[in-house]
Amino acid sequence: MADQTKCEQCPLRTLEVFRKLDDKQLGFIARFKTGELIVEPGSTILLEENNSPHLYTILEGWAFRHKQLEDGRRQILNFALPGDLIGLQAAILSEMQHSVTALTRATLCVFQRDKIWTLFQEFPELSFSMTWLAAREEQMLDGHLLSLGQRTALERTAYYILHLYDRAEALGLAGNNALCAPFGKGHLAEAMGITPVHASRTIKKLHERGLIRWTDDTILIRDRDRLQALASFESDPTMRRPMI
Amino acid sequence: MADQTKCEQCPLRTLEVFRKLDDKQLGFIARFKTGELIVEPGSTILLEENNSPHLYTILEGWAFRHKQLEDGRRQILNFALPGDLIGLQAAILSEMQHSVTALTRATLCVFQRDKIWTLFQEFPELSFSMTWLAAREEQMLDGHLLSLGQRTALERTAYYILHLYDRAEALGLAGNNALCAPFGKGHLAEAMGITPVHASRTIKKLHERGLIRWTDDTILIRDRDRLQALASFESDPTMRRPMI
DNA sequence: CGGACTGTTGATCGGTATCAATGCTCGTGG
DNA sequence: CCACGAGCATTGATACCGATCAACAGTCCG
Repeated sequence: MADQTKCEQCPLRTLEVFRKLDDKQLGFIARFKTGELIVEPGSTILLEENNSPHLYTILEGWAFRHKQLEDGRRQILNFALPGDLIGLQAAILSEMQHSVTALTRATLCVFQRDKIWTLFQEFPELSFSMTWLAAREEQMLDGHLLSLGQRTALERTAYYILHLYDRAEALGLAGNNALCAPFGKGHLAEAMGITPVHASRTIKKLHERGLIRWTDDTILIRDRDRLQALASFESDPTMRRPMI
Repeated sequence: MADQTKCEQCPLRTLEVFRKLDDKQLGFIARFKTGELIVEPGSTILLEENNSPHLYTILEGWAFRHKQLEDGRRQILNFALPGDLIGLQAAILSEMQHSVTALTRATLCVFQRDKIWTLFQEFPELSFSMTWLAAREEQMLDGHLLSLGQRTALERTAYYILHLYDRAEALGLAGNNALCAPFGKGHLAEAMGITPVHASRTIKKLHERGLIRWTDDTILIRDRDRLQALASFESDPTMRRPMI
């Protein structure tokens, strides 16, 4: 554990968005954490139907949750950014019904699942945080369901870019309307439930309307107001959130 | 509280699917519950953006969670059945980002939100249950996201009928391949992200293929195997679940 | 009886998928 | 160093799924 990040000095915890923990809680988290895992882009972190003994949080990097049909059609459910919990479903329900794959090289904090019960017994605040995180994830999924069900590809894409931008910004990973996107248009397509071909056309249209500019690996929001109007996106007030 | 159901005699708790609580927990729940609310079909239980002071559980009846865009397009996120928690997001995140409407006449158990903190402090098992319920809801939403993003209207409808059947069956509200559906085809359409017109045609096609029969308010599954194959649905082993 | 609501059916339109060809970047090996 | 192929993105042509518009039937209820 020499070269690993100590929870007490976790760089994420200095960010505004995250609630501060008291020493007792932080001490427990530090003991709860059993190590770090570094994964390469494209590698599988958790596999559907497996029952992983671990719970993770992302310390650095991006990942995505996804799920697929037997014939191979795949849907990206959501992206996971630093501070996000990975594997809560497996930890609580003891079965994973989706996979998680690293998008970039990523560092994960590894927690041992069998200590989660201690967490619930001794740390009501942290238990609350667990529920909080689950409820928030649910809220995001609700938003995406509305998107997939009701928005057109264009609106949906606009919405998603704003969504990702706001999440990244809160973590200091975006700013000045520029989002450094570590994924290709194919990934966006899979998240939008459209084909890569159509994603390309959709992005082009957003570009032509002067709303965004997507160069290499950064997405620039050129006219947030009109982009929001198109998407009927409303940024929710960034509330401070807990982090395990 | 004379004519109300006492938690100790709650008819739901005798069902196989629900985990048993010990007396201490049950006693707390009974004190946590402040009353019952009876709502008529179509009435709003929770409204988006409001911050309701209540947390509910459905004792009897059906409801649905939904969310809409400014221009009126509406998506049904999920249906809620007896034993399901309503308003967890409001209770934990202090803002509701979706509405909940009663589908049938329904009886709700009302809990006071400010006691939820006591629950986390004194009842680790119940705290775990909260997280469990949130994680399970998340899992269902994941499934629906896959549906909306990747399945065709036909597959999606097949999937959803099976999904609802299984949930209802666990509660004794369906059996013998017959699901008593207290909603119209319009509601199904809103859940599927398609128009009522297309829902009608889709159901007709499922009927023609001999997979289902939808008469009045009951849906009969006539060939579960082929319906499952079409939907690429896999019923998850009905695990016992907690109930608040 | 008439009106509202839900569902059905047909005709046509539009959004997105599919198929196919091309260009591009990049890493690899000759 | 260049040739090559793999993977990703773009563009065009066409096909299809589901939306939209419109008319009508059935049921419920005042």
